[in-house]
Order: sequence, then structure tokens, then C-alpha cells
Amino acid sequence: MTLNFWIRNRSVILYGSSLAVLLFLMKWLEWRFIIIDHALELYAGALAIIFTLLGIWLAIKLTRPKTNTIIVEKEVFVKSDEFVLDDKELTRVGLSKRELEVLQLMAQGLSNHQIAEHLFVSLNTIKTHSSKVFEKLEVQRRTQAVDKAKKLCLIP
Amino acid sequence: MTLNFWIRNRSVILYGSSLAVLLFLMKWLEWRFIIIDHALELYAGALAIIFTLLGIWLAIKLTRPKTNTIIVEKEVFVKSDEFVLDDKELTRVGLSKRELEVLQLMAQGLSNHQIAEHLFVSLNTIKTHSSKVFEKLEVQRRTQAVDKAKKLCLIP
DNA sequence: TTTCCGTTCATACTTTAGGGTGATTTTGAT
DNA sequence: ATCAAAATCACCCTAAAGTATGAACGGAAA
Repeated sequence: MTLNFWIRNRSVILYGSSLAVLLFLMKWLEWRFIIIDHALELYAGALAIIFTLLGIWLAIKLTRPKTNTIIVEKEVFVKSDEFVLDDKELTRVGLSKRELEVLQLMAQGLSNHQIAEHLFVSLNTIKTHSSKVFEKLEVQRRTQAVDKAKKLCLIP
Repeated sequence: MTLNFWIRNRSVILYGSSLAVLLFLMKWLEWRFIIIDHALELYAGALAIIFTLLGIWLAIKLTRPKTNTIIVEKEVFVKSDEFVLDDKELTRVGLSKRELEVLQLMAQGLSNHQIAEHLFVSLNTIKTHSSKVFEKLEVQRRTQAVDKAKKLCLIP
């Protein structure tokens, strides 16, 4: 409460304090140098400068910057290539690491022979893998497998 | 030129003029009421108030373009999953209506036999169509055809 | 240790896909 | 009406894909 009041009116309180201090200073200066010739002009000039600066400072402190909130609608095209593998589906269908690998290459249009070469294994191995993939995905053809795998987010 | 200078430094010039006027006013006031007891304090107080206000006005005028423009980028997500057929690509590769139809069914994992049944034509017809599709898409296998067609936005 | 699973490979066989050629009919545009 | 392209179908052949079965090996879990 008190703290909050301090924070909110800090500038005003500071200004008041400064004013008080300056007035005391003025009084002192008055006693000291008021006798000097043309001291009043100097005194007034100093006063003017000081309080102008004070006013400027106060204004800067008090005038909270107007925040013009401009909402710019930025079109963000959702990239469909931001692929995230569906781990749940993957574990559900029970595809092994190698089988998924074969499936990915399959989706890229590679033949069994090409996949075999790519993975440095024999054609028969790929046939075994692909057969297992078809079993687990419950399909008969590689095109079906690719289609289903894409729908299940197993491949991009 | 001169007008521009006036516009640019209007605030400063106005401040200077006001200061001059006030100093003359002060001088006049000095002659008039300085004799009054405790007039100095009142004079100083008035000065303080006036110049504080002047400072505030000056600050406000000078720091006018202090509007913090907060640009909030509102992201508008554009659906990219709604398929739009790329007509340009379609005409470029020169796929006929029937060929595209076959390609679509191909992408769904149907065998040539199934496609034939689906379109009420013979298996050989589908073979001819698919061969033409492969030719036009410059691929060898149906999986490649599907992959390429998807990349060319010919099928969803 | 045993058992299970993944990975590897092989053989044999069937099915499907794909290439090539040729032909007929339909359709759309000039 | 005519011509080109599209659509239809057939036959033959090869390549690729897919099925079935069996087996060896290694790692991880029971």
C-alpha cells in the first residue's frame, strides 16, 4: 500500500522534495548574495533555468509514452513439411527401425533393388522387410503402405 | 527554407520569446513590488511555477514523437492442407483426364486390376494409361509417379 | 541361460507391374 | 467433315513385387 503509493507518485514526491530543497537554497542564497548588484537578474535566470529543466524532467517522467499498438496481420504459411513422426502410432503398429527405413525409401519411389543397394543388404532382405511392413500396416501393396503410413504420420 | 526553419524550431523560438517576455515582466515587477515585504519569496515561487510549466510544455512539445509504436504481428495461419491442383503443372506434363484419374487411384494404393474394376474398363487399358502416366511424369514405377505427382501438386 | 525379436539371407513360387506394339473407337476442335 | 488426341482393348514378354517357408546370427530381456 505505502510502497505502492511511493512507486506511483515517486516523480511527484521527488519533484516536491527538490522544490523544497531549492527554496531553502534560494533563501540561503538570498541571505548571502542578494546584496550584490544586479544579483536579482542572475538569481531569476538561474531559477528559470533550473525550474525549466525540472519541468522538462518532470514532463518526461510523467508523460508515459503513448503506445500506439499497431496490429499487423502477418500471414504465416504453415509448412506441411514440418513433419513430426507419430511415435504412438509407430509403437502401435510395431514397426522396427529397419522396417521404417525401408518404408521411407519405398515412399520415395525406390524399387526393392534400389533400397537393397541403398542399405547395403540383399534384395531378399528387403523383400522380407517389406512383407513385414505390409503385414504390420495391414496392406497388400507398397503403394497402399505408403498411403497408409502417410496418413498415420509415420513418414512425411 | 525560412518557413521550414520556423516549423522545425517553432518550439524553441517560442520558448525563447516567452523567456524574454517574462524577463521583461520580471523587471517591471521588480520595479513595482520588490519593496513589498517577503515579495522575493512570492516572486521566486511564481517564477518556479511558471518555468516549471514552461519546461513541461517544452518537454511535451519537443518529445512529441515519443509514441512507442508497438507492432504486434498477429499470425494468420493459412491452411495449406487444402489441396489445390496445379493446373499449370498439369498442362505442362500433359496428363489427360483419364490418366489423372488413374494416377489418383494409384496414389490410393489400388492395383491396376482394382483401378480397372473401379473405372469399368479392362486391365490392359489401365496398363496403357499407367504407362502413359509414367512416360509423361518421366518415372518408371507407380510409387515414383505418386511421389512426383504429389510434389507437383497434381494429386493431394 | 534361455527365449524372443530383429536382421539378415536364401529358395521357390505366384502375382502384379511395366514395356512394346498394334489396333479400334470415341471425342473435341478446326 | 476431318484430323488429332484421347480412350479403349489385346497380346506378348520381362521385370519387379509379393508370398511362403526356412534358417542363421546377435542382442536384449526374462
